[in-house]
Amino acid sequence: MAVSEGLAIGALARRTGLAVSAIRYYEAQGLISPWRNAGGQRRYQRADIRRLSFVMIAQQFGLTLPEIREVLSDLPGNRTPTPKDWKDISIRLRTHLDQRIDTLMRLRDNLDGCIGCGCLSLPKCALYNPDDRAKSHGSGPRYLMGDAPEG
Amino acid sequence: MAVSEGLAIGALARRTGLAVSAIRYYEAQGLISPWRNAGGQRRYQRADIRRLSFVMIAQQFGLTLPEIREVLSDLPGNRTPTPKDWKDISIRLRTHLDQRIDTLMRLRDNLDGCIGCGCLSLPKCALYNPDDRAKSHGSGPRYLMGDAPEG
DNA sequence: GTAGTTTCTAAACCTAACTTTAGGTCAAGG
DNA sequence: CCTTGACCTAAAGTTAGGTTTAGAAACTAC
Repeated sequence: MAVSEGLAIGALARRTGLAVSAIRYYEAQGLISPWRNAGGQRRYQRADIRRLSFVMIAQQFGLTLPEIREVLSDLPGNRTPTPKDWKDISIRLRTHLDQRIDTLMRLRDNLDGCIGCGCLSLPKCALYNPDDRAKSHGSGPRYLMGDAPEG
Repeated sequence: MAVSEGLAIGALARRTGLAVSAIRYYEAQGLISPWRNAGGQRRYQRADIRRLSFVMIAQQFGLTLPEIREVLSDLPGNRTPTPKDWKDISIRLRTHLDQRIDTLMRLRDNLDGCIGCGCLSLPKCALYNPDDRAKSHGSGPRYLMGDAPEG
């Protein structure tokens, strides 16, 4: 059997460490596009191993699946991505990561200020600035505001 | 009406910016414990404004509600927390934040190495080390592993 | 004392990122 | 041929962190 027959989903799962169900889910989310063999089963390219690896790495960095799809859309659609292609989108990924780190470091600086003043609940506290919020995972309270000083 | 009658849930919601439903949910999660008035309605202390503020700040830092409950459990149960009490647990919060920042910075360093080598899918790639994973929000694939080199 | 606003509980619903289940099909080996 | 394991789809279930809904009871103001 030639290489061109591709990988079955189970083989891809073993190569990436992902669950078969996760790979099908990623397909539903538009992150990967296998073709079908005569019997209707999914077949994948070897390059898809790398693609899914990228998905997993980007997830560690806190990107959502739609964000990852966005980043992946910069890969060439007409040919197998080269190392250079991967390098380019990895640099985009680094930008995301830098932003997350910056946000957390700014929060840390603010917290340090608040530890010093002991306020933790004043409107002027920088930690209450809604624009600073990390939006760590979509859900959570919708806005932040302080209370009046206790006196 | 004396101050000792406490705040109604709607008042606390306005003071913190949280939804009434969120405050009730936090109670169900053990983050706050109001008493009830004669009619069965929840009544809160003024100190609870600060408590909820702390919850919101800790959420920005990426702590889960169980983790926040853990941190809050260090507050004295028998009296209203003092500024010193808040300062102490804020320092604990800072530790959490430091760890998150460290993890992300290590990931960034690894990514830089990978951008250089262009691998992105080799077992030896540091990004595939399961121990490094950020566990950014509970769900997601359970383990990571690489594929064999393509040759 | 009654209208209007809050609050109450319980249960259902929501999103993200998956997994599990149910019932059926495909592929490989003997 | 027949069995066994991998694969298929669709739908329901799961966790976190909440929101929404429904119907009832409690405050508040006039």
